[in-house]
Amino acid sequence: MLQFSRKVEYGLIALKHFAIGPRGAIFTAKEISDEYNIPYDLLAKVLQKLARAGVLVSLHGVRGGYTLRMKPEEISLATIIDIIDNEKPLITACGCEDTECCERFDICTIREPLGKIQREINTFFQNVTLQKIL
Amino acid sequence: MLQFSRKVEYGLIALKHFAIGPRGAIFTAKEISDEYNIPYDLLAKVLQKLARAGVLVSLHGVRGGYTLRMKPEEISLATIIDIIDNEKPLITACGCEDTECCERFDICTIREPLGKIQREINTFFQNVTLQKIL
DNA sequence: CATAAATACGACTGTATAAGTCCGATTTTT
DNA sequence: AAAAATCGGACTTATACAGTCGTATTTATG
Ligand code: SF4
Ligand code: SF4
Repeated sequence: MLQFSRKVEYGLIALKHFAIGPRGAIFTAKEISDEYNIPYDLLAKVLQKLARAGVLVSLHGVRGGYTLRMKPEEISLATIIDIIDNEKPLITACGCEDTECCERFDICTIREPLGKIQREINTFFQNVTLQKIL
Repeated sequence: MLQFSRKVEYGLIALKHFAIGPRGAIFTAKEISDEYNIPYDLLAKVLQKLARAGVLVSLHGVRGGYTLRMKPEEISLATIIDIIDNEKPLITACGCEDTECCERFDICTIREPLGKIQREINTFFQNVTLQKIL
């Protein structure tokens, strides 16, 4: 169905929670997982990735949690997908560079045209910011 | 990675083969599977679906095969995905209609905004015709 | 300084879906 | 009659995703 992974959805829900909350507010993974009925362990990992990538700030220890580092209008959907799923939001063509990845590589007639579509979608996702999802 | 299924890729490769070949030319599933190194059984099913949906014409028996029924400029990527994967090319939001499908349905804060994105992508795919992939 | 509350992170398991295979039936030309 | 093709259901396998678990680390607070 060409849909986002749950991790990305969880990340978006969390990021939106930060974005619509008081500026600079701190929320823990548990609070968010409770509020939105998201598996705690899974959400925790997602938030960790976002923190490592600099989208969130993580605060260790008691009364710790996460808070938004980047501004909602600076965070693109493309970036979020890249961080959480470790990959560019390719919609179409393969990321193949050689016949190692796909035995059809040499004779494939759709790689180039799909690549063009891919770039267009990519641009689209880069222009969809968290701000626009609020 | 939000990529197309292999079936869709196979379908596209085959459709492009018809589109760039002589007008009205007949090709068998075997010919195409050989030429592009695609598993025969799998490709056969894809072509069958495209035939059932009216994109191709199927000709039974000896010297049979498939030929293009619709014009390349009339076949959209959205249609192809719909036919082959039995679903709309949703890129984003859930197809959920109720809490049956997702326990977060009531409290989900991203369903609406993602739905908007979904419609934009859908429109985009509707405007990408086979003609544009040649 | 002990405890509790939180993040951090790797390893593991389970599950759903996609990919691929196989078998037999039907159609049609020669 | 035989061969070449589509048709279609059932089946198996492979892979990626979702989710779980255990343990270590950090830090505020009484
Ligand atoms: S078939 Fe073409 S587009 Fe698909 S993975 Fe292979 S080379 Fe890439
Ligand atoms: S979390 Fe929201 S968008 Fe995702 S499946 Fe559930 S209701 Fe749909």
